[in-house]
Amino acid sequence: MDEPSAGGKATLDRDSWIQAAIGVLAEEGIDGVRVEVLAKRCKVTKGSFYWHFRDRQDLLSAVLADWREGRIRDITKQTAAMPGQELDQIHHVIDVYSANRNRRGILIELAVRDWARRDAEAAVVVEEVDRVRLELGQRLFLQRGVPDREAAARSLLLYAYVFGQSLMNYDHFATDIPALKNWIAGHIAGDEA
Amino acid sequence: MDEPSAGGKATLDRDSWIQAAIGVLAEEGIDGVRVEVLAKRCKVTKGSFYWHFRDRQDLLSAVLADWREGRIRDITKQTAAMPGQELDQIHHVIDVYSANRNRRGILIELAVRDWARRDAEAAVVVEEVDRVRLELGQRLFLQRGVPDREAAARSLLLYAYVFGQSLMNYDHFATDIPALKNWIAGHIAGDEA
DNA sequence: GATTGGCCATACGCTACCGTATGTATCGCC
DNA sequence: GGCGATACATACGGTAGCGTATGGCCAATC
Repeated sequence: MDEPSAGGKATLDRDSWIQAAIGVLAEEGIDGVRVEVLAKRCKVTKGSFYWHFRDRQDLLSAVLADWREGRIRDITKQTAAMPGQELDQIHHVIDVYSANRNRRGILIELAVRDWARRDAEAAVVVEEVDRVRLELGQRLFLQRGVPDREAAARSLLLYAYVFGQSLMNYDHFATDIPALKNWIAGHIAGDEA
Repeated sequence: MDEPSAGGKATLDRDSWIQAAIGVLAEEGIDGVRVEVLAKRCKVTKGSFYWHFRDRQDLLSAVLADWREGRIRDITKQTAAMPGQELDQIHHVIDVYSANRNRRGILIELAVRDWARRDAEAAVVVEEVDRVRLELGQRLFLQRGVPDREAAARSLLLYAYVFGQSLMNYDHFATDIPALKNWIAGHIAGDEA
């Protein structure tokens, strides 16, 4: 077994480096993910890093793979609705992906998308995650009896809204922001229908 | 006069550097804006740069000021509607800020917002631009007779949607994307009302 | 036609990285 | 109790970038 053997300082494994990298990614963006910075953060030297990874790109690819799996698993879980509960589930998705809660997840999301604008490998991953999310979102609307095209449009609107919201700074715009968000969520979900 | 004296190779001025910086900002993000890179792009050495700017931060502040002015001037123009034409103007705003047209503007927008996530000075500028946009957008809805709170909500939804859309990769999601966007634009603008 | 100021080139020291080469401590194992 | 493998540490060369110091060119001015 290669367990930490309970009590001793566990030796770092690949995943420890990946998690550290994701932490820095959230705080500083992909350009901040430097191996010597990570080493300092992990309190080891980069000798350890180059034992676990071929080079920096090897780590970055692992980060991408980790992110993709997590995102797909998450959205699959968040969109699994009991029959008849689709509307609640839609509101739940909007809430979960909204900016205030899950600040860290949003920062990672934005950092990965920024990364994808200049890196083909990251772009592929983002594209796949987006596709899965949009399709699962659409399915929720379809299950409510919304026509196909409208369901697709509402799903696209939903994700564009939640991600766009996390880009903005609307604190000084209105007094009762939660009320605005409520109205918007209802408008996207189609409460009236 | 300090004009280029027509025909001779004009000497670089501050604004030339700022424009070059914005170009690199769009392509590579704020971390790509390095003075030696800009110098190479302008075909001079950094000796010139440090003549016009105190240091790198001096340039970055100038870039921010330039961006703020341009954005505020632009949104002021885009939201100036003839009485009775507010609905058309809203659709126009959605169209103008949409991802496909004005690719460069969108890339700059995203790069600045990414920058603002780690830089207080940039954050202030983004906040101000967002506030002006949201208020002018809200005004368009108000002029249509939409209630105050709903107007605010629709304005927030509008901008969150257009910026969020530019973050995503929905090419492989549906076949008739323009139709989806049309439905969404109508849903945000409130065509039915 | 010598001087001055605007504009840029060159050369330098410094730091933060990357990747590699190699040394070393600890452990399981027979 | 020596041996190999694991998981690091140390030391090195190389590049890219920042900021500074200083020198040179050219136009306008007196």
